[in-house]
Amino acid sequence: MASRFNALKADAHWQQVWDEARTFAADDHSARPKTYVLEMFPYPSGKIHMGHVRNYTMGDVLARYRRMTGHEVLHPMGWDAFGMPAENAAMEKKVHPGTWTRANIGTMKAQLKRLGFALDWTRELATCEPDYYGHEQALFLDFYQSGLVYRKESAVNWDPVDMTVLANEQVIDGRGWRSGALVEKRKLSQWFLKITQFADELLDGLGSLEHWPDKVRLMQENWIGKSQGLQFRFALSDGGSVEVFTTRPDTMFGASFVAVAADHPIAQAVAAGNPDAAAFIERCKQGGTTAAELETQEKLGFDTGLTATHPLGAGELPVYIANFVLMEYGTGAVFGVPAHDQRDFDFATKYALPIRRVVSDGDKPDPDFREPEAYTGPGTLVNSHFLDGMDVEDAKRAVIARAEDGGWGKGSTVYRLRDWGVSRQRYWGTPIPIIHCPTCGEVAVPREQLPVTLPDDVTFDVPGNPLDRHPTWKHVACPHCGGEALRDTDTLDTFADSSWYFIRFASQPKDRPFDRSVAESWLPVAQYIGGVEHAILHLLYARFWTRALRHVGLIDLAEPFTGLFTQGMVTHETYKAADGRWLAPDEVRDGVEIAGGGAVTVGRVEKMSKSKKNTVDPEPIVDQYGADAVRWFMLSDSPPERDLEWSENGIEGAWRFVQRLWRLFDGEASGATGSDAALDRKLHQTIAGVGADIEALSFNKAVAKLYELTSAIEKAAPSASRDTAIATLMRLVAPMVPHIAEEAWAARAQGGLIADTEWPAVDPALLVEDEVTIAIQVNGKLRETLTLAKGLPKDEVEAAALAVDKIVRALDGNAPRKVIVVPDRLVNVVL
RNA sequence: GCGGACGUGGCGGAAUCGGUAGACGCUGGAGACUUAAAAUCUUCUGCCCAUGGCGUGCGGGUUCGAGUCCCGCCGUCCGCACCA
Repeated sequence: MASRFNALKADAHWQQVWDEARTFAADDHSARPKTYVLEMFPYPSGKIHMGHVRNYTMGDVLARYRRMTGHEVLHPMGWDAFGMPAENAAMEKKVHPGTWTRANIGTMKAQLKRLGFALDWTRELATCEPDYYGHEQALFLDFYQSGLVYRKESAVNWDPVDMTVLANEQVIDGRGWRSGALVEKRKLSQWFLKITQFADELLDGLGSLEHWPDKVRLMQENWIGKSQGLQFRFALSDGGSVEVFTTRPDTMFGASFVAVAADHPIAQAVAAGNPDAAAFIERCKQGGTTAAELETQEKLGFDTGLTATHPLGAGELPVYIANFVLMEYGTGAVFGVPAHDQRDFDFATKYALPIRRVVSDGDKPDPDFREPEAYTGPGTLVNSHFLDGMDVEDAKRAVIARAEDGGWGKGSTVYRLRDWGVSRQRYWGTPIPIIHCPTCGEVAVPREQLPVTLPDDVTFDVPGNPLDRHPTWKHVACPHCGGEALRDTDTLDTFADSSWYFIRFASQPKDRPFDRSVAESWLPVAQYIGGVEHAILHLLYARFWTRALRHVGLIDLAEPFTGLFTQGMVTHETYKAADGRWLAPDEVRDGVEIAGGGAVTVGRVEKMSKSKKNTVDPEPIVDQYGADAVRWFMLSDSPPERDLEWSENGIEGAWRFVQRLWRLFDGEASGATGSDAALDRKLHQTIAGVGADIEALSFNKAVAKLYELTSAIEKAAPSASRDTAIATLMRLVAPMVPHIAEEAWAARAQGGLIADTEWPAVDPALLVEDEVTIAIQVNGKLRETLTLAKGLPKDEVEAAALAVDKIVRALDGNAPRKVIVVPDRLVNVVL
């Protein structure tokens, strides 16, 4: 008998067998029910990390399980291959972004293959290849031609050293994350996708996504940020007017000022004739936007000298330019009600403006406001003319009705969501297929000229956009007039690439982005698995893109992902030397630094990251323990939505279990006869339980049940039941540890691949126990347990309970006050 | 500040409907096998003043019975943030 499972040999063998048999290639024409399991595709940064391993293992277990339960499973893999790291590598290592990216893909693909994932590699795609991004350009033009794309001047974060636009996340304390240069606000002409056109749909659609985490739905809801209120006009003392938006029209009579944003046209107009105002506006722009700065920043205003006429005849209000009013939200102007808004309260306190209470919470009918802070709760209107006595909600409706009747305002809805700016002044992305002609204006690149490919001969030795400074690339003839014209030298935000890759996986014809009917046969994705860091942007953009495709008539699909699961991170202890250097796990042993023996401080358990050096590279681990042990560990212990702490003990334990399985699997079946009713029952309970747990993605629970079954089999005496249990266990563990399962299946000459077998059937008769353990309690406290036949009548159970020694003693000759009998569960004797 | 999640042994965690808290794994103890070690196997492992008592962050409540439901605190983590 071979004593050990040789993982290295078995892994390679079965991976090759699956590859050659195209076991996991999804068949578009299959008669089986189709299902689509997808993990978020990786960015090819260099090597795979433990987070990838955990993510893809979870998806793999589900995909393999669904195959075994009779589904035709689409489980593809590809590469989110455009993006900045490739350009940074180009600058630092003098290597072309494409060369760097494709090399990384090669490395990471080989690494993924070694983990034995049941992936359909025939559908592999990389977003940096023209046969992907060319179709994306076609979709962009479809959107453009149906009015979902527009061009607008917009303020961006401009890094003057790197000469590029930075995303908000790349601006740290007002400086560029790479260059450290002070970031400037610049106006640039940018392409926008009209995501706000779908704001309501995207919001309402969240309601249908029952298999998404509530947390993610809530985050998206807050991101979209729908607010309903009143938009109305104040007449100004200079003859103009100012439009404001409020969600609290009920507090109209509490208004004591009007404030506009620093970049509001009214503020600009005032500044033109008033240097003090201009200076104030300049000062507003300097303020930082980080949380801490906003927290401490004082509310500041500049009195324009203008006044606004209250539309309901409540006098004239001063008009300020204020630093806390945002141009980007609502109309860029507000009316201030200090008694019922904290910011307005702070502002009014500073500038000695009236604070008049118009909503009373009942306890304090006195309308003169003397609270130390604004009151924002519900209540009854006071000091408000025709609104007096109404509650807040009624008053809102009354004011909106009055405004609409009087023609000075209307009920209105405002969203926090902005249109999606997709222009990036970078090389390594999808070129925007538009040509700018001095005579014809913007012209779409004709379809037959797609793809617009990236030039290869680019340089990264100077900052700025290599496409823009390429000597010839941008110079083209205008498709309309044939005159000299220029290509748009911007590329699309890489979130565009990841907004439809799941459709291209389902169907990839050469001549168009996808075939509608094939795509619709696979989509929506039944289960999507990835990190919660994509809860908003990627998932919202993909939802939008899908709706936009439906809008232009390319697919009949509202939501791309029916089920979403956000898995936790892989974490590890951190270690620090006395001098503050971070140390890697393999530099530390027994609490001291191996090199030099210096003392080591064990820090918090944190997400694996290069900066804290607490990463564990999957590759040597797979070398040492084999793919199955790594997979098993990824599924064990921690619930999948929570963080998993990597530990040496954990992987060792997983490896021990794989070997334990092998001791059961290795060799011939015993050939013993006779049945073992208890083992049969345990087996069928495990089949049902593990199946349900996998469906629920509760892999840690499935693992626990498999441990229990394994122990039960080990302890059982030889019997036909035991032989059956062992053969069945092979199939039960197959989704999780597929290599040892194939090896064992082949050794027992079961025929075919275990990957192609069916999930074992459950015998429902064996799921019910014939005996139950009943808890005997006194006043709710456990005193004894009794094992009785299942389904025994109440009175018999009660009699048995009252005959128990401890109960007789507790009763001490008295009759119980009450006896509660829960059939097949417990008896509670109340004294 | 607003919104949300969570809090169970030495550790990760189970407990699906309000019904035996601590499944399963890790760590640790004892033992078997061995010249020895590794591996493996057996067994124990919430706490304490131990025929009993106490225990699911803290304080109350509902109930025959609460980790689970209700009220009030405390703590940790996450998201958003001058959003009118």
